[in-house]
Amino acid sequence: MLEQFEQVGRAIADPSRMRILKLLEPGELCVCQITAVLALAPATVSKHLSLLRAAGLVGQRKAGRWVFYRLADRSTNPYAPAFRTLVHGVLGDDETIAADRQRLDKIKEIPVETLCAKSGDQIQHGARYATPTHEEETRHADHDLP
Amino acid sequence: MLEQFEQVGRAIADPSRMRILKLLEPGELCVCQITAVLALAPATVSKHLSLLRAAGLVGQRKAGRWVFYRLADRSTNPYAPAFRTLVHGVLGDDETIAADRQRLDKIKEIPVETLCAKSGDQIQHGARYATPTHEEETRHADHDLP
DNA sequence: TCGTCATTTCGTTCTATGGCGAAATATCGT
DNA sequence: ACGATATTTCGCCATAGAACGAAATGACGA
Repeated sequence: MLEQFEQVGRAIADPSRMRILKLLEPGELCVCQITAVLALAPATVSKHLSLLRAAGLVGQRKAGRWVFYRLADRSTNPYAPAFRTLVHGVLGDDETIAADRQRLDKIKEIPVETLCAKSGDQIQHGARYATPTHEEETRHADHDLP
Repeated sequence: MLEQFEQVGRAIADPSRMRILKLLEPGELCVCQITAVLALAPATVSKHLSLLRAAGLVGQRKAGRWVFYRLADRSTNPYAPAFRTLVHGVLGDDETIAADRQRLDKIKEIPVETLCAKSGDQIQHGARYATPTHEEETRHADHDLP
């Protein structure tokens, strides 16, 4: 149990991961969108996301080529809910978080297909990203690493 | 602000420090008592304690040769209270924590003067540790490292 | 004043972690 | 089937952190 607590604790004790969690509050995001906001390498973001997922803080939905992450509703880790509540109630007025949100608003105007390859230079208006074709909840039963 | 949050987050994201925090719930403890329960080197425990103090999670009271630590009531770090609440509500039934508490009960029977040098071999009964002579709240104004 | 002893600080070692680029994986469009 | 592309995995580097022993600090008692 201490280990599980520690796992969630370490998950939130990193600025990049906190930025991701706060970024996801309004709703799910594609990996490339998160990558664009944080301005980190895709590999780095992916690693953070899988860590957050292992800690039970976020969930995953695969839609074709893209993977959407969202704040977890339920999780295997018994301590995740308490941390999610704590995180939700905090840092609403942090400047980094605020700046991320503004950048996200800009990025949401770009359709997902356009976003990734161009690494977020251009901004188009009024566009909506495509509704994914086959939604499927990605389960991943237990996963404390070997 | 994100940094302050991270500071408290990292502080609790370590098993030794969580054990210390849970150990302090019934009341203040001398460093040597904590050391005896955790079975770690004094230097290690001291470092953990100063980290917890810097994060605003515990407070200090010097009584002669000894230093007593307790859960902080107020703190400079705005995120400490939320984390304290979270920590308090959790791990009450963890086996490590429970074992620590049992060991603590044994150790509390040893007067503080007897405890440290003997590294906790012997157990005496009915003893209370001495009431410290001059109580003084140890302030330590600001302390994000230089 | 001097030794003793609790605590802290310093320096070192080892492991864990964040970051990246490159290669692997999976999926879509043609 | 093939190429393009989003994501993940792998291998690597640099830094942070947990642990210890030894030395420094501070306080008590003789």
